[in-house]
Amino acid sequence: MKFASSYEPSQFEPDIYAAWESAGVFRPAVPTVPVDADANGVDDRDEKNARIFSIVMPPPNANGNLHIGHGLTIALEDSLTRFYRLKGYSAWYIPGADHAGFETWVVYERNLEKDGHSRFEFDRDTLYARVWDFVQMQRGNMELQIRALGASCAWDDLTFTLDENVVDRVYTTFEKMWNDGMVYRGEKLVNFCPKHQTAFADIEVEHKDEKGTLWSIAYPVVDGGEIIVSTTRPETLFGDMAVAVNPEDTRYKEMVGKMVKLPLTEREIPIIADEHADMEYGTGAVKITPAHDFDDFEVGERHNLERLQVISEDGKMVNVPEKYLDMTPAECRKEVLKDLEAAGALVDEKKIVHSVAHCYKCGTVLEPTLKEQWFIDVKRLARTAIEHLERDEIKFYPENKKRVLINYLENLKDWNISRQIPWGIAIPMFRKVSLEATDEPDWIFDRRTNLKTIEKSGVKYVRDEDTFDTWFSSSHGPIVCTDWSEDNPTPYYPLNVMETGADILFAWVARMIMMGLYVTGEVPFREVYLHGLVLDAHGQKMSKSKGNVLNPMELVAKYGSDAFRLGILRGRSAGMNQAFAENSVVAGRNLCNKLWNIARLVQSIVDDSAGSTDAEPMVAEMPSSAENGQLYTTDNMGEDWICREINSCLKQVGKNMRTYRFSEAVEVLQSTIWDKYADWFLESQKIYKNVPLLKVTLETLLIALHPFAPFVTEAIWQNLSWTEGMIITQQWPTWLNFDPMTAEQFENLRTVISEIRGTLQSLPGGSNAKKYALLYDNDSLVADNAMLVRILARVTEVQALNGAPRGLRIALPNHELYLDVPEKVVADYKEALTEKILAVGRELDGLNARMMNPNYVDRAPAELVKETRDAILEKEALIARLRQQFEVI
RNA sequence: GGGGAUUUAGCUCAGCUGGCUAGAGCGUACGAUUCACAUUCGUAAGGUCAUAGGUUCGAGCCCUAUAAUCCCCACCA
Repeated sequence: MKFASSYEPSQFEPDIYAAWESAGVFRPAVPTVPVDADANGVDDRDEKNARIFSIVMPPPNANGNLHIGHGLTIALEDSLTRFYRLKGYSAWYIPGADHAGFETWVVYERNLEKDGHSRFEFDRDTLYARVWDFVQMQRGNMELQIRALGASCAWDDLTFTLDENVVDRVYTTFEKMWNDGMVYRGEKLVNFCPKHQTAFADIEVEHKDEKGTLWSIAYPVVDGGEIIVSTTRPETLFGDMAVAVNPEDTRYKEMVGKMVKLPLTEREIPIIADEHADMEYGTGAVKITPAHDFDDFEVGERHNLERLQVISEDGKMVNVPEKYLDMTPAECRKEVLKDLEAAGALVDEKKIVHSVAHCYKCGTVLEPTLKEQWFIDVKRLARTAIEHLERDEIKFYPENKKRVLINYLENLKDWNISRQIPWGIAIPMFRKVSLEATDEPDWIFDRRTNLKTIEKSGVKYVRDEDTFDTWFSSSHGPIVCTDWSEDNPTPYYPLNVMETGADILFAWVARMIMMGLYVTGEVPFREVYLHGLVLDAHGQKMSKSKGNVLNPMELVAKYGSDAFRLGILRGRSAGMNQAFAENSVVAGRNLCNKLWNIARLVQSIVDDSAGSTDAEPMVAEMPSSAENGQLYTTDNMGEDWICREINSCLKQVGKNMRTYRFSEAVEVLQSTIWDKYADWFLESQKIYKNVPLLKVTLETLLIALHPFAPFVTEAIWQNLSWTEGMIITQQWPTWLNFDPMTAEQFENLRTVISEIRGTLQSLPGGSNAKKYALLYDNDSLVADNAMLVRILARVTEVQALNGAPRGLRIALPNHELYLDVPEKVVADYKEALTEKILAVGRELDGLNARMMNPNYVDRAPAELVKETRDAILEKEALIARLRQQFEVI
């Protein structure tokens, strides 16, 4: 016996994955080389019209471990890939690894600090080299975890986001943008993390509500009086360039245009009218510090105010009176408040809650800082993207995310792509340093970022030290992963589908669409499937601090990869944040074990039949394959029925996969395999053995489940005596032939058996119930299947009723069936019988009420009305018979 | 302030084009042990589909309003 009595995933999974990988089955059937590799104008590929399925793995952080979200991503993407591969598509699942600029940098810098070092001890190139080594060391780990999850991705084509072709492509795009005038260098206020010494894009900022204080400070007006301003940041007052009031504000109308004296200094600044000042808030007058506040920056632009920086990048006070120089902003605040109070200028303070921008990695409060950075003018990109989205060129799952995305694109502001960290793709821009070359532009584009300084036409240039925002390069994902190029496009671009987390719709999906359109003129993918967050069992976000984090690798080790995949797909739908608990993985594990034992039983029947008859070797030689129409005949009604149910299952799985309803695909497979195949068909096959059909149906179910549970299905496939090759490369099953009338009869038989079981169970002394016989009168269905009924319903005998009805009548319409129980038991059953009669009566009333409504009869479809009418007749007959029995008792 | 969701069994969720008695997994109760599987088998209980109106022969589904919960963006001197 090759099959152990339970399935042990760990005995099979590593070997199976290794076998797949070495057989090269993850590579797409149609070569991914360019359409015309030898450039002779002829399509080189064999199967031009082959159906293509391409999908890119959102590249996990190369230095990290996979978390539960990666587990979900891979379960979703790999089941799609395997499904389309089985369907005969040339399926290309392209893996990736992300250099994860800032994320990785933070980890690396933390390690440096632990060892007592600082980034400032090294130059940028040294740092880059050190991080490179660090990442290479870590990377294998992440890739092993992806393998453990069963991802059937083409490892040879893995794209690391610092690979040469990626950098090349990013530079090409950047150059194009530079030439198109979409890139500009601007001094703007950026979100700056004083700890990490880098700026962020708006999207990377995390806003948190915090308690703070709102101080009211009196600014003396030069020709008498004072104006009270409110601020949460008194230390920035040295950078104030104006005091603003609302133009509609009658309280301050006369003061507009006058000058005030900035407290603690000798400087005078004007009172200006600007809508930014909210009449309802504080005193209605607000100090304007263009160099340290985003709104004030804009006010300053409208009124041509100077920008005076008073906090330096390294967090020291600058351009302030001697006394405050070099203080940290916090120290300075204390001092300023003390001095204002002494001067009698501190009028009021109150506690407020306001939202404060934090670094999403270290939690440090971000300092709005004036910096020269590279910006991308996104208006054109966003507008083009919106046009294509509105033309429905990309289908979204869930649908509503398209509207959300358009709404975001409509309000998108220019994108800061400069990062002041060494780990990343160097920005290919060089600044002129030869002062005498006045005619030359200040900045030039050049790809030679391996050099710090270059010379061009005798002019010296030095490289900008900054690196690109990671999203700038990762927005090229679909292009670089498929090796798309201008002169040799690939049929794998656009991707069939982009699957990723709903949380990076803006950061990544939006940018891929903009970039894809800008570079290729085509949307980068036809469909987008967005998954939500995986929450803990109570619907809470998983976090280290809460201690509710589930590690996918631990679950895989404990229950197997398939169990994890089945478990995490269950109960999940597009875009929703949904709970996940270990017990769903347990359910997945149980299904795997069930399938294993199903195979074990089928194999034992096959083995037995091979040993006992001469004709069997012929059966054993029959090829197992798609042309199964000729391989079997159906000899009893359960066989027609299971064919019908399996066909219906295949149909639903196909439909669910095309509409990304993974959970429902798994559900229908589970109920077909377990509730139908095992509980009814296999039970009936313990009596009637149809070996060719057993083989075909088992193969069909194995293939259909393979996308979701790749390991156990392959393990079984390898263990069965008659199957050949690998299941991963089989063809999706074709329809099974069956007789629909016979199949429906078996459905009736199931109803009969279930009702008998239910009646037996409700009898007093349930464990004794199996002592009774079943009597039938004029019931060919039961008569013809007497043996099956006896075994499945667990009655002692199934006999024709001779003479007058006796025993307990089974409450089924159109069947005259009795349990041969003693009078006493029938009497005990009286109460239950009353209940049954009442229940049927209620159903009948409902149906009658419907028929009494003339509008229903007139307007509802005729078919529906007929069904109702038939149901009434059935129920009436049933009630009559039950009443009759009641009378007898 | 702008945008997007959610509310169905004890829990987590399905329910697609409005149509028969609203489903699943887990949990619960009762029963079952040689003969593929106790990671099992059988049976059952459990629902005012958030609330109130409306449309319709018919509403969990469509429309209007209300309530609660959540997410994103912007703002918060």
